[in-house]
Amino acid sequence: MLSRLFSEVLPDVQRLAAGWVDDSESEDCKAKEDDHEPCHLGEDELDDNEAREGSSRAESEMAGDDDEDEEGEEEECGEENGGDKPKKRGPKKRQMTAARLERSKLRRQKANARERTRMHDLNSALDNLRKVVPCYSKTQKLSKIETLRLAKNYIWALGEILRNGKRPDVVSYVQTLCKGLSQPTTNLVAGCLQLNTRNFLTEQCPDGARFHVPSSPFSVHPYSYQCSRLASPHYQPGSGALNLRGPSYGSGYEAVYPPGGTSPDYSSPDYEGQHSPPVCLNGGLSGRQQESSETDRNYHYSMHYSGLTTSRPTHGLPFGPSGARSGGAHSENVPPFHDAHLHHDRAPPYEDLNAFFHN
DNA sequence: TAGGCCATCTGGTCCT
DNA sequence: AGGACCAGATGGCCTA
Repeated sequence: MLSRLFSEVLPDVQRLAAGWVDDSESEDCKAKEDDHEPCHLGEDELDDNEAREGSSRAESEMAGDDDEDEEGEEEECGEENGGDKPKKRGPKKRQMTAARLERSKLRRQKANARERTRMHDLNSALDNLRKVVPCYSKTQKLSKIETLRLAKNYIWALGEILRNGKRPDVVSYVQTLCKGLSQPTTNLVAGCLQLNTRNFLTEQCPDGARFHVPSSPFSVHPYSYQCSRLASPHYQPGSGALNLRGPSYGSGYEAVYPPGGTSPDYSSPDYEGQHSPPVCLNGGLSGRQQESSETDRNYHYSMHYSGLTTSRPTHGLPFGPSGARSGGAHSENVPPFHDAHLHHDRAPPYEDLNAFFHN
């Protein structure tokens, strides 16, 4: 069973790791090309930057002028000091010739270009991370900080699955993922996971939403929690829309596919090729809700996880009352997980992680 | 309009 | 000396 578990979950972990590796390699330039961001500054961009940094350039030049003025002043001071006052100590200020000024500006431009490239690489890495995190949308990107938080929670959740060797209930899983996230992101992720379930329902009662779920180590059980959507007349438990006991997965972590056992529609333009987060968000949440259908929008905003935001009892959940924050508070303020309890330079032992996870 | 997010510039520090 | 990394400052864009 454990071997199957590893075979199901490890690809996700490896994909996560690969994402980090790929970030620093070939995908960077590719991503930039896709985003029309050249890896190296072209003349146009340089010109653009020169135009944009006109003010700062002017300041720099003014600084240079100041230097020259200072030199003049120093010379004047020197002449003035030549009489009574002692000369200034320390390294003598080198004369800022026009050539030196030009070299200095050139150095600064090169440094700026490098810094831009560095930040672009960093952003490409973040984009890759967004793709492997359990809530990805081309149109509604998670912010940088939320991406990092969610990634941390996701890694944590995967580690817990490996450690426990059993499928987490969806509430626990969502709570884990949403730990320390802002309320909007929490709703987004929660909605993401719940739409996963909803999709199977709407396949029976289509509302126009397209949703594709790549293979996932997590199955979302329709009875794990209640929401207006699941309690709606459309919801038909046992209708066969969910096949959580597929013969090929047994008691392990089943891939959740649309009814009929068909594989996900990888030809979808929204599907990101090899990147297959456990739950893939599609048009239903895209476009900052602008592209969403009305039903999606209502559903999305009306849905608040009972386990997260209501008085639902939290005992027995991985995170107790102190753990399930109502949102808005960030992990920096209230450190989640081992941040609050374990202070290891390296990854904490699984025993400690697990102990905390079940506290 | 305030606040969040982001890109960019910039100067400082550390390392090679 | 030059590059990498970092953090502060600044201004633009977007949304509630």
